[in-house]
Amino acid sequence: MARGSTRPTSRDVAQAAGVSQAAVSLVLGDKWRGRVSEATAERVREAARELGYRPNLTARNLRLGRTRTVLLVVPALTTEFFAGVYTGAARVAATHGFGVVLYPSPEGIGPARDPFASAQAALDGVIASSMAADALTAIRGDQLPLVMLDSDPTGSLGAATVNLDIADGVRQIAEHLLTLGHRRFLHLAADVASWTFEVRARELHARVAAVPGTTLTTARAPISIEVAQHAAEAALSAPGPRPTALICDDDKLAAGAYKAARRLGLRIPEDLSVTGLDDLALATAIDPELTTVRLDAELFGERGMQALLAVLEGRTPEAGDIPVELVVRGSTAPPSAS
Amino acid sequence: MARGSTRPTSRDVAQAAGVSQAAVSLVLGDKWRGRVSEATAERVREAARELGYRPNLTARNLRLGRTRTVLLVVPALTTEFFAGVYTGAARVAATHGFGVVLYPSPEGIGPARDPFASAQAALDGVIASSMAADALTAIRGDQLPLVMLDSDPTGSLGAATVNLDIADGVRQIAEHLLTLGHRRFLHLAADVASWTFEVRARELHARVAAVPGTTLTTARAPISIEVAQHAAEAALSAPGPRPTALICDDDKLAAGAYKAARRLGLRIPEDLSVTGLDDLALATAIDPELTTVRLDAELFGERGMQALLAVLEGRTPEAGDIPVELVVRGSTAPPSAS
DNA sequence: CGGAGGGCGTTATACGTAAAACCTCATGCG
DNA sequence: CGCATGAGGTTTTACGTATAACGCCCTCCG
Repeated sequence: MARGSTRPTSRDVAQAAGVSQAAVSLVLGDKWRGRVSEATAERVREAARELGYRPNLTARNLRLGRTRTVLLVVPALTTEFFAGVYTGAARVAATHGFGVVLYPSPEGIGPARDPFASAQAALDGVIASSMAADALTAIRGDQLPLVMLDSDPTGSLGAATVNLDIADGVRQIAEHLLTLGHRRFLHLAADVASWTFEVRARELHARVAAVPGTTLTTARAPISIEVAQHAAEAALSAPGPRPTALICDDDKLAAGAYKAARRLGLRIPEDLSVTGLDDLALATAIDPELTTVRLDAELFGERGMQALLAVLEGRTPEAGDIPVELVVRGSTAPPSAS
Repeated sequence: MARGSTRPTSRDVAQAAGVSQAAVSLVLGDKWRGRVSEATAERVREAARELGYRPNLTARNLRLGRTRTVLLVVPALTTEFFAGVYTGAARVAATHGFGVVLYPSPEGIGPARDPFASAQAALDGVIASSMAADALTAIRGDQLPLVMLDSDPTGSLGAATVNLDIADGVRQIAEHLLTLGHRRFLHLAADVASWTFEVRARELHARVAAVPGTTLTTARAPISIEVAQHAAEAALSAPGPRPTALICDDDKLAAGAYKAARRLGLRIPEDLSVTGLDDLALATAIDPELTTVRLDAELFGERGMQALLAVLEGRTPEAGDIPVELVVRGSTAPPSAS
């Protein structure tokens, strides 16, 4: 920070205004009700303006023992979804004088390494999504207040959790497709070890199994359009009756499925209904537009930050999952009579 | 940071090891060549491990007068492109013991407000892209070392710049389409005040104007698939001969153009060739896959961080634009003989 | 045998801020 | 008059770290 001609400190301002450093701190900290005269206060403010004084945040943080900075650990920055989460969290943070630092896991979705080696700033708390246990223990060892996003609420970590109501979203998809008349399902699952994906599989199986005469097979792929395409292609050209509906864990997987269908000469939705989950920009960019479940990423981030603030203030975070919404578009239709 | 039972300090470690605080600092800072015996050093390390000691970064930063943290100001987090920039910058930063904090402009691509209100951490430097002058003056007032991404190198700011060779990319697109035989062009321009987009327009006009018998019209839209669709629809249904090639400033604009073409009953590439710029995941998710210019976002971020490190160390940043590459896919073809 | 060094630490200080504790006058009031 | 009160500050301290400056003892060499 100090560089070349070093930055002015509160002591420089004091000298310029002819007062003590303490007076400067009082005035600029707005804590001078009956302690400093209006005239002196104005002199101090003037001197500060003159010198272009900006308080040294590092010193302030050290003195106050807090940084008003929290860390948001996201699986990957590349995802539109977590960009929304960040936006929401940062908005709430800003209204409370907090800043948000991002720690994207370097290796795509997967275990994060050491968030603290990268985040040089000292932290007041952490909001983490899809993190591995090892990184978590580092955090718990630091006694840092922690809020987990989209994680098992019954997990042994004892951290507060904020979750989207993914189970309800999957329910709605299943209901939608069953009502359309589909009975043979293929589940294109994200090949990622995370609670949020476990929920999808569990809920889907429960819903489909409840209806007699249904079949449900599963294919797996990491969240990559390319790989998803190959996985879907293989699954769709397997022997036996072809599924009429393809339920994807994620919009990107659905985009891969589109390409697979095109290569196999299957029309969407006539030959194959496809659903996604997320409602990314991608969902309306592809043809036909994708039936998917809209997740309110920004609200998710807001709720995460609110929960963390609650923890920091010793309150109990608001409970309750965040509702999601089925968005029906052109990629789903009744199965053709074949 | 200190919370509940306050975190152990170097003094606690010293007491546990039976040495002075200075000794702890020396040992843990790896500066004890001939100052402390191996046995004592090991006692200190053992005590630190025992107590779970973690140095207070705020105090260290204050003492050292630097934070090893830099700010990356990006237009919006939502963009895959800047996620790549961040990844590259963070990678280089990490190898030099630096951390990177993100400041996404809250209002999408456009003037950033006050990066420092949000970034609570003190900073050693800034890498900024597409920033407005007001935010810049705040930075310059702070005397913070600054590197600008994709900005006019002749700008009056005197900051170091790192640029992609966008002009060359546009040249390659123009060459490609002209070689295919196109003569009537529509430029779907990003409605954003930024140097990088000015370059596109300038270079495109220069290239096309150099060939006799060509026409080039321009439509504008903000970088949004929806709005781009409407702008493209209007421009393509204007009276007069229809353009045979649509050159978009950005892949997202191209995605909007696809939807416009679909609504107008135009086939791509038979009736209309379309090009983008960025090579996002989107580019291969749409049908037909998009001919575009690949920008190496991660390399861009790496070079930006390297330039900032150079500035911090008093060296002169490496010069030279980053090369880009035309990727020809299915969205361009010779104009149909009509 | 004297003192010059090296090995092994310690003591002291500074970074810039916030705030507790203190100090000095007037003034008001019984 | 004597003392409490309050306005308007100042002095001091602490946050946790890194490091410059200093000390002490032992050994070795002239």
